[in-house]
Formats: sequence, C-alpha cells, structure tokens
Amino acid sequence: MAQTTAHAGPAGPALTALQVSAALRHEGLRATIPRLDVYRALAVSGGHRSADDLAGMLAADGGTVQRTSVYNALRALVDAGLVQVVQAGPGTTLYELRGSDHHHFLCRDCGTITDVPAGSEVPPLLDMNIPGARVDSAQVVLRGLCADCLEPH
Amino acid sequence: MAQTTAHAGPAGPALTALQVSAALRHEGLRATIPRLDVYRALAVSGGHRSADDLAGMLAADGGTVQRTSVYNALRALVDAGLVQVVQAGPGTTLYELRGSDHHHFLCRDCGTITDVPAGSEVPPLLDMNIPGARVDSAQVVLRGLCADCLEPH
DNA sequence: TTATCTGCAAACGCTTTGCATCGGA
DNA sequence: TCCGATGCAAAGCGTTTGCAGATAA
Repeated sequence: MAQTTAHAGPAGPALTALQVSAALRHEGLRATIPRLDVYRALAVSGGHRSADDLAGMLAADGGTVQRTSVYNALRALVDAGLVQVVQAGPGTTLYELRGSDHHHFLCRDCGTITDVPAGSEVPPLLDMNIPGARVDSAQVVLRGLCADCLEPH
Repeated sequence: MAQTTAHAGPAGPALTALQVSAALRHEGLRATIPRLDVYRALAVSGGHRSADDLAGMLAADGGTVQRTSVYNALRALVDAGLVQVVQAGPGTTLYELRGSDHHHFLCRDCGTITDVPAGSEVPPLLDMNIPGARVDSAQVVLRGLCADCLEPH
C-alpha cells in the first residue's frame, strides 16, 4: 500500500550507539544488539520506515534480527523517546527518529508520504492543556491529493 | 500569506439523511441503506468509533448490515467528505463526523482517547504549502500519559 | 436497463503472544 | 547470578478481496 518516499536528507540528528545505549538504560531498558541495529537502520534510511522495511534492511546487511525482535526493539526505542510512531493508515505503521520536527502529507490516491517542514505549530500543540495529563509528542498528518495525482495526465 | 480559510466540508452537527444522500450523489456515489445507517450510527454515538463498534451498534438495532458493508460504507462516506479517519494506533482505526474541530489525546499506558478542543492551529495546518498538492484534512494526534496513569497511586 | 453496491466467505498481512534459550548489568 | 530480551512458531484480529445476487439511478 503506502509507499515511503526515498527521502534523501537527514531526518534528524542521529545519536551515537553510546548515546542510544545510555538513553535505553536511563529508562531501565537494556542496550541490546537488535535495538542498536534497528536504531542504526532507521538513522541510515533517513526517513519513515515500516517494521518490515527495517527487518528487510537488517537481513540484507547480513544480520539475523527476527521480525519479532524488530517490533520489540521499536517498542523499546519508542519508550525511550528515541523513535517516533507515525500512523499512516490501517496496517501502515511507520517509525522515524525523534527530533525531526516535520509533518506528513499522505496522498489518498497513490499513498505516497511526503515530509512537510513543521512551522511554528508544534510547540503550541505540545503545550496544549489537558488537565493533569502530560503530553509527550504531537503528530500531524495531512491528507489530500499530491501533485502527480492532481495533474491531468 | 495564506488566509485562514474555514474548515472545508460540513461544519456543525449531523446532517439529515437527505443531505447525506445528496453529498454522496454529488461524488458519483449511491445513497444506500448501509451508508445512511452507518452515518446515523456515527452521529448518534457522538464520537470516534471503530468499524467494529459501528457494526455492533447496527446489529444491536436489529439491522442486518454486514461488516464488509460497514467498511464499504465508511470508505464511501470518507470519499464524500462526510466522515473523517483517525489513526489511533496499529489496528486501531477510528471514524467520526467531519466538522468537529478537535484533536485526540492518546494515553500510551491505558490507551484511552480523549478529545481536545482545537485552538487556532488547524486552519494554518490546512493551508500548509505543499507544491502542487491539495490538502483536504489535517489530523493531530497527541500522545502522552493521562491524569489517571500519571497519578502516583 | 445497467453500473454499482451488498453480503457472505475466505484470504491477507501486520502485529502480538507463549515459551525456551540466551545474554546484559 | 538474575531478570530481561531474543527468536521461533503460531495465533489474533482488523481489513481487504472475489463473486453472485440485489438495487439505486
């Protein structure tokens, strides 16, 4: 279904393996090879990736990380605040490094996902007041028709 | 720069069956009983509902609308701009009437979803500039810990 | 009449779970 | 050492698909 864009630019400030390990331990989680591998794969790919993409990338690199472990690793990385989830549709969960403030635009025709630089909307969103609650992250998903699908070929 | 346009689509509460039918036909879609039933169920429930919830509600009302038809109906209603999709997590797709401008706050512990009144962020989001593309809707999902899960027992 | 939609069943694919083994702290 | 994580298999579940009959326009 939804295809992820190639996305050439750096999606965010990738941390070193040491920094990732520290962040994991800080949350009471262990720094394991699959978790560091998954983080690295995300950093290298430079954009939003599905769990399956990541498993494939790791397998292509000669790794032996199992799908189950990719999910496990992603959950840990999300819990540690290192990785962010993007819900792009039913059965389409994408992951990307945190720290890159941008939105996602989904074409409802071809399913392409495009990164959109965030303006000044995100900080107010995070400060949004919900009595007694703590807001960790804000995710903005825009939907519509991309230039290609709008064009009368 | 872009002026703040009013939210496209029907602002305000539920439409009449006649209005829903008209909106469907305007998109070249047919006004069928399952589609009107699903819309009514959404309107009555007054909030975000899963496809399964809606099928259950209709079954409880003595209807004979099949799950497949609920999905079909929801797709048509979304295409007609009457209903909005909210991706709340893997395997959690929620639907609600369009026109109610609010965000959703998800507790990452208990999974509870809370409506958050939208401030002035949404119009700028819709006007966000993507070269050649047309943005139809903007969805904001906030994540964090709700008051109950944050409370120190 | 005709293209479209419904409904049933079955498949599909992402994600989760259970459990024995392995490994980080 | 000890609790947590990995990995394999298999199940779980929301969603989609194929097709014959029904229906809106």
